[in-house]
Amino acid sequence: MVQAPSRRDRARTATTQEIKQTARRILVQDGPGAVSLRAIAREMGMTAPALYRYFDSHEELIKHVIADIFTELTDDLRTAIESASASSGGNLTDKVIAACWEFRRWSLTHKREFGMLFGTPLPGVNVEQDEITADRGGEFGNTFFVLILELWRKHPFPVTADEAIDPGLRQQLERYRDGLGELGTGLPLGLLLIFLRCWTRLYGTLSLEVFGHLGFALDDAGPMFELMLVDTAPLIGVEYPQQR
Amino acid sequence: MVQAPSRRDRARTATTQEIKQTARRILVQDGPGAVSLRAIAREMGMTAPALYRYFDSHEELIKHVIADIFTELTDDLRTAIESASASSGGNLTDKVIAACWEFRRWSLTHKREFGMLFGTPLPGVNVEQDEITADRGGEFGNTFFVLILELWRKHPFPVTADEAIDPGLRQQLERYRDGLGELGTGLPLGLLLIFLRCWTRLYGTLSLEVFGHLGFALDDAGPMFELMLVDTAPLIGVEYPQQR
DNA sequence: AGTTGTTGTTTACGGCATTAACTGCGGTGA
DNA sequence: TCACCGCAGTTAATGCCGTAAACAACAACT
Repeated sequence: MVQAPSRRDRARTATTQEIKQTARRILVQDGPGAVSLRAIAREMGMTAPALYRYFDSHEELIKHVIADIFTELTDDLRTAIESASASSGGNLTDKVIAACWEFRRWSLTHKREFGMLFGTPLPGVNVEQDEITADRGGEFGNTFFVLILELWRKHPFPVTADEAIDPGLRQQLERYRDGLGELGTGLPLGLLLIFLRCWTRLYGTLSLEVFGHLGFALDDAGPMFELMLVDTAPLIGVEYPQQR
Repeated sequence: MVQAPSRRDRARTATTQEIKQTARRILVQDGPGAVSLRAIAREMGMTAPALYRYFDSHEELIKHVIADIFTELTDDLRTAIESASASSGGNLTDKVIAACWEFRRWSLTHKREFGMLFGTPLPGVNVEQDEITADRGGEFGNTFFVLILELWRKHPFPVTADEAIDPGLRQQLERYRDGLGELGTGLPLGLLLIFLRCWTRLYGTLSLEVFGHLGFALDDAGPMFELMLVDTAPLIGVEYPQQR
């Protein structure tokens, strides 16, 4: 009969931080499917039911991990943006380009995390109507949004006039703008539209690369990413600096 | 003690078709995570190990299901393309637009299947270096590719000259072209590049919508899809017909 | 009629989430 | 000092999962 580790064998009591970090480690090493309560507990030298002291369920834990990854990514992006700003004297174009490339760099070095945030939702994990993940996800989105907003305020690029937008879409955009709070007040809906289009392209290019769905054609999708930026820059009144 | 159904209780012997159909039904009803051997067997009135007579493993079964979905989608697209061709006197623009909209329609009415094909790979299911899924996936891609190819042959739109393409990318595109067989012989690499760019935008727009990742801004992403088509049409020398 | 191959079943192993009941410990108040 | 309470863990159990091995019923062929 093997004796389970007694209270005295564990140096101290567990914390939610430790649990999430362990979950994270397992995610990176063995993929999203391997992040089980048992695996986490095993790694921490305890048993699975103990984790219920800290999280209501497996799903709850996963959501907190996702939220953590979101803030980590957001912080990473903001750092990269600041650094680009510093080394270019606050040039906005450089900032937004740096943000895009840093997003790609992070995604490729954190594929598992990327899948957790942007891939198909795990079975039994409903991120959509969840408080914390929605908040952190919003923060992430805002990071890109404020860049485009700043860009537009300084060098206004043309956006579709509100009246020229399909009424159904217009209504949705108005709701979206209202949800943005003071960040969105007074903004033309066309600007939100531009933002969504940029995000769509960025997301599509990156998720194809990260998930390996471009493998049928390419090994290294880096040049494709750059092409996407070249294509998309004009949408926000920027010319992508070609270095050739 | 409940008696398991004896051979006589089952009308006839199972077929791989039935198994895959059952798996499919479960996929649609309960999501990808619910497609377990036990669930399939239960639904069919048999026991899980029996399925090993027909498939080497759970993974193998899933791969065949994926392959089936690919061919189904491809057939669906080809039918839509033909029908659009018939009702427009063979107009190429109409065909390619019909293909895109049909792809969206199919994806939204088959979200689970879409996730299976284009989402994050299921744990323990390696579609990448698999024979059958790669083939069927290739067929799917070709469906779009031949449209663009036809379009280019009839009304050549400008493509980046081979020499103007980043050498690293060029090399990959050459390999990709070689892999296309006779379909690709003699084609400018820039054409492949256009195709990949179109696919990236289509995929990004659609997967954001299907996976609900646009929920933070929009409920109905239909207008965004159309905007994407409007944006992308010029890449292949087409003007998207605005009906307003 | 006996043999063989096909198509199932039963049983078993280890892993999973989750629940319920229990235990050892620290600290607190009498 | 001692009884008590609550915290942080345990064990045990339920019912899922994929998979493997042994076994049983049946059909067809010799």
